[in-house]
Amino acid sequence: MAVVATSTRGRILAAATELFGTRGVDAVSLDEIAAAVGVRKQTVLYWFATKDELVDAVFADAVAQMGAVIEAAVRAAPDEPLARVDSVVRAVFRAAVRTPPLLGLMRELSRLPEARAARLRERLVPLVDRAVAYLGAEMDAGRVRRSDPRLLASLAAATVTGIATDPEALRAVGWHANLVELRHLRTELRAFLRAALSPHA
Amino acid sequence: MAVVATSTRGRILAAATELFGTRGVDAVSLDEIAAAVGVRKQTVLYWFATKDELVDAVFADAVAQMGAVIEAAVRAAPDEPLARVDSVVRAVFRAAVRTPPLLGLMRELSRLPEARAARLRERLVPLVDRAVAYLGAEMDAGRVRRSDPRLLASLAAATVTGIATDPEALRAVGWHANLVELRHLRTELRAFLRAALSPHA
DNA sequence: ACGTCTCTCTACCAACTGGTAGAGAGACGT
DNA sequence: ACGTCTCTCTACCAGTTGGTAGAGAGACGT
Repeated sequence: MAVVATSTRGRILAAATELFGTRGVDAVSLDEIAAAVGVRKQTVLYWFATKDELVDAVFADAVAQMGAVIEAAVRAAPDEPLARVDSVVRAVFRAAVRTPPLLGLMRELSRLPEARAARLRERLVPLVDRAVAYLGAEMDAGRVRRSDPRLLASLAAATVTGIATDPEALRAVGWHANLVELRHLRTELRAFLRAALSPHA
Repeated sequence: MAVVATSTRGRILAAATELFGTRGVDAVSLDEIAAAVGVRKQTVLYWFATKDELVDAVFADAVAQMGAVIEAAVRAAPDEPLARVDSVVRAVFRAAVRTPPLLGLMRELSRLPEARAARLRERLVPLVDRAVAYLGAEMDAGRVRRSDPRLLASLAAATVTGIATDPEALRAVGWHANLVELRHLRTELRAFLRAALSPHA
């Protein structure tokens, strides 16, 4: 369900993803999206009857993308918790570099009316449940630091999305986005999560 | 410079803090803020000549509050890195419980026009610099896991603001806000950071 | 040559946005 | 009793918002 950027519909979705993710849903107008695509607002409304419909499509697409990325990363990694975390972090990073506003969008979820957010969240629930169950089992096996697996999963996720979506935190320490710094950040993030999850504390 | 919620001005600031923090600056209108306070929009504009002026005041207040909270927490803690982190986490938690949108506001910083964000950031720069220098020194002393102190500070901060401002991450694992769960979350967060910072990985 | 379908356009609209102008009500010192 | 200052109000404005109505241009099967 990835965005096909050649069709008008696909280009609208891509532009909306970008703008919603970086500036917030409410702050972006249909006119602005249309201008970014190079069409009139009414063309946007031809493809998506209302703004809400566009918002839903953008989020559904983003959630599906994130879900697929994480699922693939888990499947590709060996059955060892720290390696899996590494694999997921790599994959999420790759996705975030390819589509920078993706993680920002994930965060915008919390500003959506609860009913719609819940519907979108459903898509991710199985992933989360599996991650929590996996962490719990690995704790029993002594391969992950003993703690509440639900909250451990949330904390790890918050660290990843937090660092990826909050440029202020990085700018405040003189960090600037470029390939070398990005690789450095990824290395540090993996070490951080490894340390936070390791059983020997 | 804490908000005095009895004066009209103070009540406007408090309402704007709440709304800006939870829904974003652009998405909240002056009418809405006025309605929340129980006055007309023109009363808001009497106290703050423009919306920008109100936004600046809200952010300046929030940044000052956060700065004061963190500074006090650091001074109160013994000179031992994990204890200091504990102390800061406690203090930030307490502030976030008292004024829930505070951390959300911190995140909104990144959506402000760069010039204004930079001006507000200045207030926090000395705090950040000191934290980074401190972490670096403690790494040399072997009391903190060796890594890039700038990024370690950012990752720890991202974890705290991430978990505090992204209710989705917590709701997805069945977490609900109440005093017991909150205390549990704080405990887990402190253990998480302890593990991530500890030298023995 | 014709109708049909897909797509984008121009021209509007009511509601809401941030902001201006200025009146009026009360408290207070003289 | 008077003016002055502080504060909130009603009335209004131009620009922008999401959305409607409907025309027209091109591709395509017949």
